[in-house]
Amino acid sequence: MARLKKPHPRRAATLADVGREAGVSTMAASAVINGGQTSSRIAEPTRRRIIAAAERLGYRRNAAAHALANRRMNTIGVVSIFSGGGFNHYFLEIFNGILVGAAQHEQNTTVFSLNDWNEVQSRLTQFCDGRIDGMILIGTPFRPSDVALPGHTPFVSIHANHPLPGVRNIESDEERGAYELIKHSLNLGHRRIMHVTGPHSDVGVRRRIRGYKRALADAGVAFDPALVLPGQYNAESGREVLRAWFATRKKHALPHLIFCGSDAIALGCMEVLTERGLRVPEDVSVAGFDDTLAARMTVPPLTTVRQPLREMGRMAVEELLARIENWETKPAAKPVIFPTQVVLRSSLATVPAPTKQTP
Amino acid sequence: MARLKKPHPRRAATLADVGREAGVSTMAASAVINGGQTSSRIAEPTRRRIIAAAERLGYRRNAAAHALANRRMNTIGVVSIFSGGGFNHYFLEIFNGILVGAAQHEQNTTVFSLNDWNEVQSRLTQFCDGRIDGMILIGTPFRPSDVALPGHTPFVSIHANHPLPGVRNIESDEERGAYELIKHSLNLGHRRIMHVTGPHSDVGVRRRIRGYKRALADAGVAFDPALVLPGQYNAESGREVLRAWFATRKKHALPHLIFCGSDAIALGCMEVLTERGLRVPEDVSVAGFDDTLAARMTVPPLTTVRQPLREMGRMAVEELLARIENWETKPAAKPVIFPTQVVLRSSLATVPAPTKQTP
DNA sequence: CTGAAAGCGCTTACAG
DNA sequence: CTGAAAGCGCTTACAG
Repeated sequence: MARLKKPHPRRAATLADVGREAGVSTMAASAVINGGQTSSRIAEPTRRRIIAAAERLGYRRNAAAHALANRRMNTIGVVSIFSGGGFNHYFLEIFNGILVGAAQHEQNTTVFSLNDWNEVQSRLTQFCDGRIDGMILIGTPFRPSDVALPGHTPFVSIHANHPLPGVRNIESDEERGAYELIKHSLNLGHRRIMHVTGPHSDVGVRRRIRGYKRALADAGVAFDPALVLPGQYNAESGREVLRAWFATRKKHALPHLIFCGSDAIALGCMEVLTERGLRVPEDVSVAGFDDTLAARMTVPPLTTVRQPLREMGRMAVEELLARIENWETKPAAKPVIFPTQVVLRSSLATVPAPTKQTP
Repeated sequence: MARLKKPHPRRAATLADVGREAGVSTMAASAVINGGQTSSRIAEPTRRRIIAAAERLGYRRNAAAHALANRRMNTIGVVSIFSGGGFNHYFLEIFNGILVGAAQHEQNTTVFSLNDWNEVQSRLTQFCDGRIDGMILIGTPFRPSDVALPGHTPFVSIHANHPLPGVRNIESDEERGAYELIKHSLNLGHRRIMHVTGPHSDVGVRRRIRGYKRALADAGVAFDPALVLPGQYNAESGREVLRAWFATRKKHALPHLIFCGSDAIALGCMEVLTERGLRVPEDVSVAGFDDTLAARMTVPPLTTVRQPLREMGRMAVEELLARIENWETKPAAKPVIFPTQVVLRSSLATVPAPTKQTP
């Protein structure tokens, strides 16, 4: 649709207008109104005249002009992917944190949505055209060799699958979270623990699997590869994967617990269990990962591993602003790793005594 | 934290750089690169030299400078409220639509979050400083007399509680939706239909109540004011309101159906029913309003009245761009009213034959 | 077909 | 303490 034509006849007041109205120069007005660091302070009466004039005219500093003069837009960009389904709760929690962090520093937030990570190279350079001061990348799957980040814009990433050179990555201790959850469920008597995961290309998925295996090993429970079911991170995938398992399970015993790689997957699994007349947690326990809104919306509410997504979003803003302010090509930074935490809700219960099904 | 200091030493290439590199003037470069409408077309060889130079330098048009010269940021603002809880699904659906619409027209979207609608006056004038070309207001509760919209920025509203002068409002036929839902449930045999609503100050709430009453009247069912329970739009409120009702219900019969003013309220109600050992829909049917993500996440999935929120978001963008382009103080426009639609899922079922409880 | 000039609105040195 | 000048990067008329 290309860009569009001319606008606004009724133009907003400018500093020149304010100066004229107050009978002073434009820069006197600038100094007073926008606190320019001209060491010379304007005399009190003049200052008051200027402020009054600005008020009368309803003056607002023009953001574009300010940005051009200062080389600073006071805006940060957020890039993520929004395929057909639109948002997911994972993104939303992070975005919420970003919005809060940005507001604290009086920064704006603009969202760039990609339909596909393949677009990232072309769109990214397009976005980095002075309209933002820095950019936060969420959940990038690509390798450093796949895309050249525009050199003149600072970046921060959250849950990047491959660390990008010179870009600080913000992650969470997923292995530990998985470990703690499985350990707890082993204490409750679970033994056959199924793990429905996201795509194995994802480093987070591999970390969770590591935690899961380690907890089993520590408890002396044999690892059964047939119980690890790969899929995608969303509810549809959870549904499909579990349905497929039931379709081919033959006489395999029900799992005691289905540990899901995301709350969304857990949701899908709960639906499948319900449609087969199985109760959660009486017949099968279910656990998720993330602790998004979804975890509090299921019936029963979902036990899950909390990633502090909002806090991670806020931290991303802090990191980014630090890079924007004292810009310099710092040596490749270490990732920031947030702790995870098991959140117990009623979808996970003690294994009932008379479990008489055998493998 | 105030605004922050100086940035980027490694500056991006400018048109002047491109011109120099190609051995032509800045405006020749401008004409070729950014398709300036200088009728004079540059000779083909020159044009190619310029394009090659731009490529070599990785030139990107500076957004701030472009905006300043053109008085157009190619950015639209979205204002809504994000109290502590963060997003709600209602907003998200709309926002999704806005993002899609904006992307189609190559416009950016920036989100301004308010903690409280009382801030709206001060923040609004702050936002309208040239960084956006127009603004979409979502769910404003205030009256036209409460806030003066900055005169030089076009506005569009979605679900404004009070129409704002000169601002086109986008709404949906809520009365009709409620009417159709109740009519359908009456056909299924429901008679005691409870209505847990949002705040009565909300025009949408009153419209739903109107539809509900009209459907009862058309079926010759007496309206019982004791069955209309006012609350807020969220799940917590749904929980509280229904708990309170159970606490004081004495020997009132269970309702056949609980018709909720939002999907979130319905969620809260389903939780309370579950905690009392009542099954949905076997013991009590439940219906929501909106058809957000939440409606597909409950177990069982929720029958609801669909408001086409994404489409409404897209329409808001179209309307706004129209106002931005051919700016003129049009006569107060009529609202755009989208149809609503009953979406049947399994939370609503036929009333069981042996309902032997009496009021 | 191409270039020199002036301006968008705000700032930052630099003179008075 | 205050003003005249020059520049941020891009555009739009207007001359050649």
